[in-house]
Amino acid sequence: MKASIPVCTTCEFKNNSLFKNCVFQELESLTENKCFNTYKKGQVIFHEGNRPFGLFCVFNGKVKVSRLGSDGKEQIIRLAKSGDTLGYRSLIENSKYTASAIALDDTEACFIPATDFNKLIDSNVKVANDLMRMLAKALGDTQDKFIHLAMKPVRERLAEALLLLKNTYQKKEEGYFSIAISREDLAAIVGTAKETVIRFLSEFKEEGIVSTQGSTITILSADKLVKISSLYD
Amino acid sequence: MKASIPVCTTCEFKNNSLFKNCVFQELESLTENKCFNTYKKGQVIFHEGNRPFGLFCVFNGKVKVSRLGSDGKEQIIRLAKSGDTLGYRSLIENSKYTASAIALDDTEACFIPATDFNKLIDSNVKVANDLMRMLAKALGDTQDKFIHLAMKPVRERLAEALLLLKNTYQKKEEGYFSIAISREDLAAIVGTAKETVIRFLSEFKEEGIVSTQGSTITILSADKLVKISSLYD
DNA sequence: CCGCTCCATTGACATTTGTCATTTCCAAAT
DNA sequence: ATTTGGAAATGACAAATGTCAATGGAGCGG
Repeated sequence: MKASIPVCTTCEFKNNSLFKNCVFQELESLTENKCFNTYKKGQVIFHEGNRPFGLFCVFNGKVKVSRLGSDGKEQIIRLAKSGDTLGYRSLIENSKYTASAIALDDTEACFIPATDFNKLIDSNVKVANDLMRMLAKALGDTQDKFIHLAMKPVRERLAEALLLLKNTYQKKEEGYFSIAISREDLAAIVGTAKETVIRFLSEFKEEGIVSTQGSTITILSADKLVKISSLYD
Repeated sequence: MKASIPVCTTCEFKNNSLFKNCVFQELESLTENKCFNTYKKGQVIFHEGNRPFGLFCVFNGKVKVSRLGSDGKEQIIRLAKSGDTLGYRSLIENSKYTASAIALDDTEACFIPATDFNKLIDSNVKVANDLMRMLAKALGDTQDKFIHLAMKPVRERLAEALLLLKNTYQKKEEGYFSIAISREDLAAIVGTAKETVIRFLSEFKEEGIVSTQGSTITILSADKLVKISSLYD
């Protein structure tokens, strides 16, 4: 059974999103013009170099935002989950996408046309301020990643990446956190080679910090990962 | 002879700054409450971990914004010049500084109290929008640096760093661009070790791309640096 | 001008990480 | 259950970069 198009006014992620300070009527008019799209695992949501025509808001699933080097190496910039918005930076700068968004799982997302989005932030100061804070936070996060890439060895960055996955995608009241992720994607988060990830994952397994089954990784001791990841903080 | 406090309404960097869309009266009231500070080369303007009380606007000189790892290794996040603002991200997020700002040369900067700054962006939508675009641009720039750090070898990043220095600090109509910068600072921009920088600089010298004299580096062929830096773009 | 100190430079070597080739394992389809 | 394709895992090696130690040069204060 196909789900019907989600309505912004009743969206369960409304209060964790950029739209938490919208009034009822604003949410109604967002709903009116938006599109609802579904993406299979691996499908491209938007592509580096293209011009943005609006904003994506993830409803369901997992999304990676990444850039591809000319040698084919991929670097993941951000992970997105339900309620997260995609493509806002390019929209604000009025520039082309500098990264691509790709579904890591089957994903559903709403698309809000640029005109509606711009109207909203021009008319609602609270939302504009939230957007500003969102940018500031994204900038801080990216600076952190930059610093860690420059200063921490792979083992520590891998621990950090696993914690990032947990913090981003763990459901409430889930016991041990598990996620199915290819070693290639994991390497693209960490900024290293697939084989290097596998080696350190094996170490973590021997130390009882994680277990794996196929591509699924289960975190057995987040505490130890925290310790490993912050050795140089 | 000591220069007097610069007046925002007549500041020569006004139109290249965040305040380019301020009306005359707004600039006047900024001038009223601001402080003017001078910093010797190497002096700290603000320090990681401290709470921001306002915004710095560089009047003269060169500033690095950087973070220090626990092992003492420094990574430079940003270079600032006349007209640039420092510390806006922490102010927006209402959080502590996550990096320090240090004068690379003798530097003069104005300090605008947080209340004045907040008043300004609350009352002037244009300035608020400029600030938003500034954040978006900073985010894009930082993502670029992150990607390059992950994908490019040191030689290319060094070429890029030299171009960044030139683009940031070259005066108009200057012939060859020269800058006095310690190898340590250069390494902190590139994200590598001092010795590694020196080695590649020596290569560049042999290839006639740069020349050095003491700590001063002169760029003889920016074109070649562009080619080197973008091998992987 | 001399000596001192800091920094640039260079060399030798260790370590980390990337690359390539091979094997093993899992999971889906027949 | 068997086959088969792709991904995970492992091993061997190469390349890039970091680290440590030693040398040399430039600028500064006496």
